[in-house]
Amino acid sequence: MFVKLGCMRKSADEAQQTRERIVAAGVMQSSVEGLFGLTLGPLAESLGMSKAGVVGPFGNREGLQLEVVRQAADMFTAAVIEPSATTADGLPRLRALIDAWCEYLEASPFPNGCFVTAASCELDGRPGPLRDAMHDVVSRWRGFLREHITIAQAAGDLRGDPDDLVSILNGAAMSANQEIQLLGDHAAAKHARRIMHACIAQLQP
Amino acid sequence: MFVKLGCMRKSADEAQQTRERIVAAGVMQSSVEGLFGLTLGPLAESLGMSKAGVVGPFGNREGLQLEVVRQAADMFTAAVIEPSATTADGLPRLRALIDAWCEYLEASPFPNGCFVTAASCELDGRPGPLRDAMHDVVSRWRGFLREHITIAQAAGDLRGDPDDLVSILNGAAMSANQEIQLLGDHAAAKHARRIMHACIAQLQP
DNA sequence: CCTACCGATCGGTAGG
DNA sequence: CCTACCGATCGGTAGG
Repeated sequence: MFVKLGCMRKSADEAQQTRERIVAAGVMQSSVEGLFGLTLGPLAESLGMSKAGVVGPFGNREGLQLEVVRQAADMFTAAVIEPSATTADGLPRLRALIDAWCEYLEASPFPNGCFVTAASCELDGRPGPLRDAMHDVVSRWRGFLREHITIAQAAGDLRGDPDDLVSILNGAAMSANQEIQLLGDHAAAKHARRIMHACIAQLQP
Repeated sequence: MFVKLGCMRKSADEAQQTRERIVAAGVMQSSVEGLFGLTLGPLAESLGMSKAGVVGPFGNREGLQLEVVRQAADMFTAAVIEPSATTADGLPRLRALIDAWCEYLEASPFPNGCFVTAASCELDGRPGPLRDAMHDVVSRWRGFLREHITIAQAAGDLRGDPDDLVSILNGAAMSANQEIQLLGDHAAAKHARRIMHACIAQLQP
């Protein structure tokens, strides 16, 4: 029984590791080819697996795509939000978020820049679970930004309309992502960082 | 000979009209499904034509995709640039461009919002003629914006760094497009318009 | 601009 | 997690 339990646990761990390997490779492929360019054949080949082995743990392709979106959102959180976890809420945290955000735009954990921006554009006109998932990811990130803006305002550290600042900061990041990925502007991340901090500075009392 | 010329001209006109019908339908399909979601079967069916008839005038699928990109760029120009053609260069033109731009974001000639933003995200990691074409479209539009910013500055109507303003305005438009298309925020276009004009106003001497 | 067809690849499944 | 297979669809072409 001990042996059997050990074996089962080991199998479950291995199965979980396999799932993670598949999702990780799926994130990489989706970053370049899009979520609808995530095809099972090439994904299986890149992993040295069969198509059935790749799609099995997720039921079908859409199940895998959903896990890819979730994993990409986790990677965004790890890169942009977590580094400032111990920074004081409000304006200090906002400044730390800007720095991590622009660092993320420049040295992206994805091969093709901001996965969230790319998936937002790809999915915004295609109703379904994938679009719903991206809607959640984007609106939670914007809500998180807005929360720290309002905290900064309550502390008397910031003026202006919170939604304006959310749109400006978010827009600066999207524009920088275009400058880096499409236009090949290597200075764009630092440029965006300077712009974002200037917007904040301008709104201080 | 006159008859023959007449017939040839009529045929050429009809062929041209067919090309335009195909490209127009291709723009609609690409706006929702992406340029790599532009498939010949469904496109042909939506036109009541055969696949061969749809792809023939363009050689192959990529030739059609290129024409779709060109046509979408023309539609952007017609909606955003042309309405201000008779407005004075510099700050007046810049203000008119902002108004038309936000109107374009709200009442888009495409079924799925800004085609330029969507295609930029879809193509930025996929080298080839399509990416090159989008690079051209985006850098020419940004250059046009920058030109009128520098004219306004030379006239003493505007302060600040031109590239900063290009990125901020462009970013505000991309963020508004996300708010409209993904988040369903019907006020986003007017919000962006107010933000853009406020940025301009803030940079006046 | 059509029909009829090509090989390749798609997502998915049966069975082990 | 594999092999072997399914029907459907892909882009493209020959011939008219």
